[in-house]
Amino acid sequence: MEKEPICSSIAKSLWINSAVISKHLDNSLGAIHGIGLAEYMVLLNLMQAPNRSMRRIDIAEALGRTASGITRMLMPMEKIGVVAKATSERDARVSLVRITPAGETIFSDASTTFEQKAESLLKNIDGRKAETFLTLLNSI
Amino acid sequence: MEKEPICSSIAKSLWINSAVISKHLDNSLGAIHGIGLAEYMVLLNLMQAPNRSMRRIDIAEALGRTASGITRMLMPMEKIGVVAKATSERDARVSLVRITPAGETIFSDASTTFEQKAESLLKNIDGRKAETFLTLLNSI
DNA sequence: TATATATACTTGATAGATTAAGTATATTGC
DNA sequence: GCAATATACTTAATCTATCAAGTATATATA
Repeated sequence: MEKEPICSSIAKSLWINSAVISKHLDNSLGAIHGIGLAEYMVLLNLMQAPNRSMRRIDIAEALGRTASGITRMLMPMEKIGVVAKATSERDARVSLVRITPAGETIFSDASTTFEQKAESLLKNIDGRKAETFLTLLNSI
Repeated sequence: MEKEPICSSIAKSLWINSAVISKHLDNSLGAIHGIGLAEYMVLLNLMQAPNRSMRRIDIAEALGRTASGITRMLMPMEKIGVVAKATSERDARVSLVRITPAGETIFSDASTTFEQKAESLLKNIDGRKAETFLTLLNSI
């Protein structure tokens, strides 16, 4: 094995670290709050969106998924009442997704779990390094 | 939305960036070399292992997958001849996985694609930052 | 205005990964 | 040495995400 380019090393490390961390977060959120990591990310995006609602296609874009995947992911979320459908007045094609009050409660509780777990998983990164790390991540 | 803890921000950014980058790498490797990103990672681990062979359980550990997932992933890889089975002399339970000469060729070709694509995806991270970034990633 | 193209979403078929359960072999503790 | 437990792997059932194709609506072009 010759030494490899730094970008390759970064991509590989990013891949495995993200896989491990995501699995832990997904398991914790699932066990305690009954939603997966991807579902949590949907709620997070909705909470930050104007009117707490988004088009399905924009959720897909934000999560790096397909529109089809979002349709399927949202079905059970509607069923348990954390999100609800709404129509767009401007465009009859779009089916808006809105977070419900019940969804906001679950999101708030899940955020506590998420934060605790994230901190424990990233305990090797101290405060000063963390800032640098986040800046680098966001510059990708 | 109140401001959130830095570890949460890092976990989220890690999740979405890794998802997007992995999808690009997976698509490129698949289109050009007929193997996915996970398969490439298996070959990479085998290339770095003593005797270019590993136990299935150790591949699972290295990739953050289950033993079952590895069994299923390796089946088509054996079929196309990039890896082969071998037995352990010490432990009759284990089924060793060895990379074949054909697999080494594919790995070598795929590495070129991987490097080019990784560099293009991470072009916003310059050389100096890249070192810092990799160090931080590896310290997780 | 009519037609072609693009966009937003859904649905059926398919592939990949997991969990749970089962088999075979090793190791541990009386 | 033997029973109990642990480890390595496989297989069946299930779940989730994707692609491809289809529907409905909007926008662009001629």
